[in-house]
Amino acid sequence: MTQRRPGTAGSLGRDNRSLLLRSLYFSAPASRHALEAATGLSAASVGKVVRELVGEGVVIEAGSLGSDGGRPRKLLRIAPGCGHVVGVDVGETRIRIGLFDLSMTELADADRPLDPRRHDPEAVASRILSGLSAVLTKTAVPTDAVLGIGISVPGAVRQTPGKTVGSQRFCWDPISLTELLRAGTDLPLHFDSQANTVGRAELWFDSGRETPSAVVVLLGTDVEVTIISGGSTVHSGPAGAGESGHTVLVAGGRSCRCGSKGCLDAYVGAEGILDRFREAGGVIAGDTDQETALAAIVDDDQGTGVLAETLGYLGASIGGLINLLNPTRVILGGWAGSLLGARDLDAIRDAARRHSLKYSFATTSIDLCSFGPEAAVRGAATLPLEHFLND
Amino acid sequence: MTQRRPGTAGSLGRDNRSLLLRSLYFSAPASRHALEAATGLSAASVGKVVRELVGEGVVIEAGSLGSDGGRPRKLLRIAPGCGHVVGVDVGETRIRIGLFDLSMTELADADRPLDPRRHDPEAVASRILSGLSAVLTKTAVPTDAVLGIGISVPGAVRQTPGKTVGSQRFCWDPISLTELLRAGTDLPLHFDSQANTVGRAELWFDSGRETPSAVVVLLGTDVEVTIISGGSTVHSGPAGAGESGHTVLVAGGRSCRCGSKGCLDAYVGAEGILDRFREAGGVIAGDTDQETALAAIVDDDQGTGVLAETLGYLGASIGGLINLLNPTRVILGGWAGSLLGARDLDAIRDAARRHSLKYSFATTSIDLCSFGPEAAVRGAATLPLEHFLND
DNA sequence: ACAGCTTAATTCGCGCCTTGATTTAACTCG
DNA sequence: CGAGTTAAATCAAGGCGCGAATTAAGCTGT
Repeated sequence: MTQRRPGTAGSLGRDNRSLLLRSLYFSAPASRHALEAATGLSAASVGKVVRELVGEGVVIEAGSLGSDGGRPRKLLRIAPGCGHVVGVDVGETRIRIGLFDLSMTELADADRPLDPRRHDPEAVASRILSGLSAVLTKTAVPTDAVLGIGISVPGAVRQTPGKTVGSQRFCWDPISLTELLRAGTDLPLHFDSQANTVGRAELWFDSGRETPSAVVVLLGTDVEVTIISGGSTVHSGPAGAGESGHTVLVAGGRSCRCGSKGCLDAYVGAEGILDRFREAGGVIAGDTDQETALAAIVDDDQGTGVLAETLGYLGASIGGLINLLNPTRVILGGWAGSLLGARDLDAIRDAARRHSLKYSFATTSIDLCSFGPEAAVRGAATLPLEHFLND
Repeated sequence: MTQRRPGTAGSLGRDNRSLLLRSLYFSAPASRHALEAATGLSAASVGKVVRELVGEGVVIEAGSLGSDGGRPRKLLRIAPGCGHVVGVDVGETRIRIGLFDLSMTELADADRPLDPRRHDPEAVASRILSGLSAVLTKTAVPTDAVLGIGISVPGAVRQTPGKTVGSQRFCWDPISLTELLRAGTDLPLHFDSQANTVGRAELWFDSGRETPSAVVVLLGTDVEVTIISGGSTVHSGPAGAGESGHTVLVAGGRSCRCGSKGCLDAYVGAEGILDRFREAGGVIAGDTDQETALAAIVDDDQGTGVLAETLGYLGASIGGLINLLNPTRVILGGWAGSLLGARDLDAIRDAARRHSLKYSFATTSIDLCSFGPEAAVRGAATLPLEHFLND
């Protein structure tokens, strides 16, 4: 693995190799001919690179296509077992760990509870490490067969060169989690915000592979947004972006925990919804958690009008994003977003339509996230996978 | 000009050539050594490419650097006269045309009035063509020495493959302007929205060359935003984006001409400001135009509080953009933006600070656009220039 | 003033890459 | 079972960038 300068002939070869690997990954079983068309490379080059990859065990032949008068073309695919990836989702109340093969079928998962009041990096790191060894022993996958670990962290991620990371929400010191994990594993670590990983899951697996640009709105305890443009490239500011929750929606409105007033978060964040519901005279039975309380409101808002209002606010903010970014798709996710969207997606669409320009809205689709809570885990696991495809 | 496939060795050469040209352009006079460092290429390759470029007359030597004991390094620069670019800004009341050499010094300009009530493509096209021939004859620059024409159009630009264009604001048919111009010139045409061109001007010339990401907020008769991320790449949705003016700022608030309610535009767009001023009891003398009326309000808002309110709204929306995108810089431009910002930029900054997360705000700077009305012309002219640098 | 030193810039041979053409392999059809 | 057809592998050629060596051009100290 000689690290060559970019721009040299050698790096060109690596680029083409990675281009081919990528094409092969996304077009499932493909013939060499199909790869020529997909990559734009010549038959000779495709043949050479494929031979190399087969030699390394990365690519295998998978049957052949019936012919009509000539030699049949053999189909190729990436060997699913030639490597594995791990995805980790650090949530508010639990940590989920998943082990996948290269075709992203889940081989094992683990679940570790997390006290919502204690998010210190030590607790998180120890649970991640315990879950990691659990899934590895359960499947008897050796550590060196794992290409890397992708970790989804709530809130914006601050990346400083040298792979340090901090979660804005948990008030972590930028370096701590990486260091703590390093004590237990040498595998490559990749971090990203939860919104980004959910977005990745959606775009890699659910029909969205061809989507040039998308916005993922993650509605949970608070609101996060991730913007994707240009294929799989994730647009993100230098200091971690996507904190859409504190955009002003009602100037001079409700106070928000961020200290400002009228933030989107204070209206459509789960806490904001529940607060507004109580203030409007709604009654929440017992001391249930946020999730069941919100589900109850979605089911019957007791005539407070809070539900319709919430859908309107959410739609308006989505409409604003459509005007600003004109994405091909808007994907609504997060536990609260799924809850609201499952039942009332049309109301949200309608509000978005009312608050966006006609042409922009017409070129955008608003859909519900097609994965459940495991979306972030899958999306996180694509982080090392992408590194693998980029060689 | 053999059009080669990408990924081949030939395209590698062209890539490196363009990389070098770009580096040379942005680091003014540079020695071969400096270019080695900037491009990452070897001395041999830099020498070869430079020799080619000098042979073509694109690059010239410009003095040499004093040495301390060795052969002095010669400085290189792009020959300013080896090509020219034209920038056109189609405004509400006038069309500006500028002719520049490759170092972007303006050689000539032209100005054509436009009836604000008549924006039909025919009128615009004829004025552009007349201005074009005016600047060319004035400077005796032959047409084939012009690399291309960049045109800045108000509102979002809809680009469909095949170089057709339409301005959302003027309700143009997507193809008309291109066709009409084709009748008068064969030069390559490049279109972009005014917000994008102003952003380009700012990032290419005013210290921002190294800025990885920026947001340009253009406040005029309405509000537009452009988002830049990753060097000079302009992020833009498929159907033209940046219509930030119709983001909801005050849910359920003032009616906006777009049919919605509470839009940013209805509060901080020039028309919105004047309306609110009148409603608050302010008096506008005579039948002055928007620009002088707004200037008067900025000077003295007659105790209505509309000015402070406007600054607060503007700042809040900027704060929202900071949270969402975390750009390195925010640049406020447009005639109304310049007017407000020249006097009260600190009030805007303050409001943005109050409405954004601490860390995000701390990593962003908010500045006034450093060019005047000619910003869009200069920025538009960089469109063909960029094509030139990309070979 | 001149040899010696230092640094720029060029030249040359090498390895790497891709490519189009040619050859071999594999299968169908009459 | 051989002709025809298409897939895949092989081969020689051309391009490119790189490192090492070479030449060019100016300082410096005696």
